Amino acid sequence: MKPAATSDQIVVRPVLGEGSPYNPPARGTATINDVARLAKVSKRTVSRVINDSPLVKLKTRAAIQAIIADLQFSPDPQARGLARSKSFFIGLVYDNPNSQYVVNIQRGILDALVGTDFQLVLHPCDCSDSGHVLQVETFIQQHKPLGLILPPASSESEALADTLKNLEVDYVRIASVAFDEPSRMIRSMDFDGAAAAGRHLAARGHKNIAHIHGPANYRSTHERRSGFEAALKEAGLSLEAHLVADGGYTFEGGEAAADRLLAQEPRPDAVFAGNDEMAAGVYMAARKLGLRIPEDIAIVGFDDAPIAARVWPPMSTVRLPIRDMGHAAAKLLLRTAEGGASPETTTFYPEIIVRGSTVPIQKAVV
Amino acid sequence: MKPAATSDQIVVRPVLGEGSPYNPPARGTATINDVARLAKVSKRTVSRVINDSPLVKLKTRAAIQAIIADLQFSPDPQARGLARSKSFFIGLVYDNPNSQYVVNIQRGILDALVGTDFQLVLHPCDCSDSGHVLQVETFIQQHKPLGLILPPASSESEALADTLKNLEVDYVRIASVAFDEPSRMIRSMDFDGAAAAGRHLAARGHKNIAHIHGPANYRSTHERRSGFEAALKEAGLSLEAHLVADGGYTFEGGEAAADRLLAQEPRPDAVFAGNDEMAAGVYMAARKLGLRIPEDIAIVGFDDAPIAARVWPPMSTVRLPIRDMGHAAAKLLLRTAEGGASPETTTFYPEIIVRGSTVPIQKAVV
DNA sequence: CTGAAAGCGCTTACAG
DNA sequence: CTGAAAGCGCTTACAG
Repeated sequence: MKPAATSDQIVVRPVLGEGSPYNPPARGTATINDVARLAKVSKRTVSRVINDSPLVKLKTRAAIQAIIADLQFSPDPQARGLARSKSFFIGLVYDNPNSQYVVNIQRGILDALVGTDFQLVLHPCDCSDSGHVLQVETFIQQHKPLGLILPPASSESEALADTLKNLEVDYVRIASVAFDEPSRMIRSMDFDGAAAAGRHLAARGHKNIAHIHGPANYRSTHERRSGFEAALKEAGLSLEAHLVADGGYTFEGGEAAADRLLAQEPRPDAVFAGNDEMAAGVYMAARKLGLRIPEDIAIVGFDDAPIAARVWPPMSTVRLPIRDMGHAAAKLLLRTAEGGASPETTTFYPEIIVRGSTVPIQKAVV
Repeated sequence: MKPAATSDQIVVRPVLGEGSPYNPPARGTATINDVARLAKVSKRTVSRVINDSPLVKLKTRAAIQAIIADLQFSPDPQARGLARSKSFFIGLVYDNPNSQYVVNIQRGILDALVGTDFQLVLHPCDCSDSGHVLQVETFIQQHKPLGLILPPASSESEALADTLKNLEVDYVRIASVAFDEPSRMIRSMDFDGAAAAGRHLAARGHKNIAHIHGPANYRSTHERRSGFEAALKEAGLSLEAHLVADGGYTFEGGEAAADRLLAQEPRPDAVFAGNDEMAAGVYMAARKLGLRIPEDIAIVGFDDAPIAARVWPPMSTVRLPIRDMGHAAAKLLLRTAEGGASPETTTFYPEIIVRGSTVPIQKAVV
């Protein structure tokens, strides 16, 4: 320990401990200059350590790291961001009416961001508004995020994806169809999940089966419908056109669609809804008609949102690992931004959850 | 229009339009220097315009603003942040198991942030972990947010609030009790909302009334309980100790509590649950016993979360304007950060929503 | 009401 | 493997 250097750079700061000749900065207040001075190296070298450059002698690195730890130094994200013209946050660009979905995606992303230098910034958008691409563009130019995560429906906008590609900003799309490179996709096999729902209903002996799907501009709408239809066909059943309706992925839409479907003669004995919200709408329609679930009408949803387990009887549904997908999306984005490769598309397989809306409660797996 | 100045600062950039002798920077790419040069003023003055300083001649200001608009210049938040050591985002520090609540608060905040320079960054925390205050402290020191918004339960941590006060970072707490200055509080009158629930049940003629409350460490737990109790007392009724149970604000906790309460003799004929999640648990417990709602057991929840309208029969509940509260919190934070004063606490009054779980469906307001 | 200059805390060619 | 110097795009005392 030598007395304080006589550099004119030394700034008087509140002394924390005693006996230190360096006037160490208060916790969390140190800058790269403090570290460099104490380590007797240039800040260029400290910067190398911060950024994991291999071009630092082991001993030098260790010494610097010790001082960093001692000072509880952590580099200022704004300064780093300015210097490299790239900020330390990830943007979540979402246009999803489903709170449950949004929160789970967020949680998954946040899980993956723990221990990294990155923060999550929210950027809601209305993809049905033609101005949304320009808004995202402005957002990116201003804030220079490391990258963007796009869950459905924003993931399905090719205009948006093209713009991002032009701006050379990384992104990861979460969707049920692999419409982009593996390093830009997290895929859920909605087709397979819906097929499992179809097989389940067929195995239960249902013949007169209806389907309520989401909006036509969602890819998942088609994946789920065609997966379901394929499974029925496999079982020798078919999905009649008059038993298919659009529920817009909303509770109200599902209820209205079910009102119409359940009024038909003969009444369908089972309904597969493209998500749990619409399935809850089917419950409502069935209640209004005094129908018993599942005796008069069996119901299967999709998502395994909390509501599925809270209605009576508990709802059979297809579970989408939303949080895990958010986690995977963030990991992939981080890896891609570091230059890592992803030869294969990360894929998630939904699983069917059987509850009391398809199997009478005493025998159901609740 | 004169030919390009011969300053050595001029950088060659892609030309956008034609005919401009200035080689204008591409859209969204201009810097304060470009603006200053074109306006023939110092960047100091441009900075004054950006920051709404009154010390600029009207004509100068107008000229600069025209150029800013023309160039679609918008100042780099990272550079501004670095210079003033304060970033352009607001942190949402939350510890809330309820997705619905979280998303609505977010939406409200985001509504208020549209058109401002600020972004919303998520900072989940586990307030039951003693390390959470230190984590938030680190977050603040590193990222220097303009301020923080704290919904329950993080709003209820005095340790956290004290730390924020010491760090001199602005914050707004959202809670049912005014335990901080008006400029730091958004209050919801849960007491009044719960009282309305109590009056409603009393008016319906219920005598044997039970209550399921949240965790003891939430202030809202006490507000809701005491508001409810006060209303019953007013009606000449009392809340018997053996008819009060803790449901932990969760669906499962509510169900378990209801299992116990409904097993008692005489069975309660009404239950007020401290939130909709627990009320949904009461539905489940009632279903298992084959009880009719509301004939055998009336149920009232709190929040008016989506689930309230999706169960059968639709649930009577107390509506909390969560999104509006998030909006108000963000507005208040922005105003406070600008030095604005707030003499009175911003207060929200919940309203009771009567549905089929207290009034048989044919007469209910659905 | 306006400007020249220093500074915020980093990164980055460029040298060595 | 390491460093001196310039630069990222702003703000801010300080002068005038």
